[in-house]
Amino acid sequence: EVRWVQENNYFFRMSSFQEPLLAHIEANPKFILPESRKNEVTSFIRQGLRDVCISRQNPGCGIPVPSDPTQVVYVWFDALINYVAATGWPSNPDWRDRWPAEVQWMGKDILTRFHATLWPAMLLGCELPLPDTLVGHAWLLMGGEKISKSKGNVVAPMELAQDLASRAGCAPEVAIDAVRYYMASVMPFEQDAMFSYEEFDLKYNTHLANDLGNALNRSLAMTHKFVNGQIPDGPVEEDALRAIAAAKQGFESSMETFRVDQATEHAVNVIRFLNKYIDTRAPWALAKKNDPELGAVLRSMLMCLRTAEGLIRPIMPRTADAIAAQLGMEPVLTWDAIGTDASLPAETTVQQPQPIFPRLDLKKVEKPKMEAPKVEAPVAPVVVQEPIAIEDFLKVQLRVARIVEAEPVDKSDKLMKLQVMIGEEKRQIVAGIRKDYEPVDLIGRQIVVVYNLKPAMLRGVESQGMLLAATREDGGAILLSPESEAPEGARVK
RNA sequence: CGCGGGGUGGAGCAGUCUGGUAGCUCGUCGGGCUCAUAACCCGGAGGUCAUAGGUUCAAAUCCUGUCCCCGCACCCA
Repeated sequence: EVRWVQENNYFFRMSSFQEPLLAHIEANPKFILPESRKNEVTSFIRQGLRDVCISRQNPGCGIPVPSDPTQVVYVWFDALINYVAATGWPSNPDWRDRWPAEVQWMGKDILTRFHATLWPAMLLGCELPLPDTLVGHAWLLMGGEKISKSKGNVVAPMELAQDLASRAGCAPEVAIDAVRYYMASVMPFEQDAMFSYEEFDLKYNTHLANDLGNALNRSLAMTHKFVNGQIPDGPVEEDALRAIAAAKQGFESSMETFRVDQATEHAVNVIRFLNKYIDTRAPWALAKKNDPELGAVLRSMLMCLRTAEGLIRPIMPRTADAIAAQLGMEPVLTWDAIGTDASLPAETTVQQPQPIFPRLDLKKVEKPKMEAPKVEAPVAPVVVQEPIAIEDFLKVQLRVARIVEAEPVDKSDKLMKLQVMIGEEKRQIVAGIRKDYEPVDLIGRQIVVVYNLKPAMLRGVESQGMLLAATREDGGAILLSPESEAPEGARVK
């Protein structure tokens, strides 16, 4: 039910910040990233910023406006203030140590209207400094669709991790790292990216088990086999030093431009290099002929692992710890120490290798995955409610109706407006079946509708009931119809 | 003309701003190695870069037209 209401509210004079905002964006190329988002924000502001209503008549919840308890603060206005209020501003002088933020990181959907316009305008209004950078990253889609709680196509990270832990047999905290690794490696920046269970498993197996885990394993095994588990002294080979420097440098510059995905790639590149290097230098062959280069090769290998440990730490902290532990040393915790000779003390005895990431047997799990079982998990508790009594069911009046008219609803790609006859009575029903049915498929057809449903406005069109349809796997609709022609308006039970 | 994003080997993507050998991960085929988690390394096959035209010595990249796909209720932040 839609009612027109009128109330007096407080407004924020956003219009007066239009030019200052544009000037700031112009003068600070890194203020809004990525580039495409910046363009979007700029054109949004150029269309003209309207003053924003920042309070509501007190509905009994919300934060009261300090000078006027009959009003509460508009939720977004309130939320944005938290960014700076959390620093202690304005009463605690320490706030200056914590503000402005170097970067504020959010999804692209809340950048334009809020973080890149209202928020900086509020700060300007208070004469507070603006954050250096606002990043509006792209989305991680699920099967090509935006992930949303209402659609239920949500992937719960902890469940994903627990599931992985049980299937792969890795430690729970390592499985959490695997989820973090996946997220970091696909972190969508400019373009939306897609999540899939297949890709998740694949990345786990190839990047983590085959590349990283196995590289650690074989390196430690060789150290034990050929030099009694003691890290050799001496220089790291030129190739390895180059690869290490390149990874470190690439990681750093990617992070500075907020490309977490690329930074992750650079971190993993040390391991890719390591696997090639091992193959090229063939330490087992050097060992066989007592080649004096063996020590340098092994040391180079271990240095690559030590470097990887340092680089992946922000992404996979527990895995980094596990690598350090197997190397028999304390974690590398500073950026400058990564890749240095000092970080890899010679004669340290490395541990016996223990697989961190046991391989998944992908063939076994292929089948259930195709059905995307986890999509339904979060939905299930909602659907499977307590059994209801027959009286409850009888409250719902289902009746047979005949569609007499059908037309798409303007400006909606999902909704179809139907005129139906329920016995003698004509009703209008709006249904989300436009993707699955054409008007010609519908007219004349008998369907089942909920007769006593409260009317609702959908896209500005009144719907006086609801039709019944089965839901396909892809979310599409399959209409329910009487198996044979039923009397007009017949009750359904 | 509502706004925005996209169409690159079988899959998913990078490259497009700053024209000049079309790159990566996976799959596939063949080979290598034996230190390792049936893993690792090398090589091959496979691409009209949606499409039509234009600019240019040169276009995936710049310009114009066309076709196709996706997102834009609420909740949450």
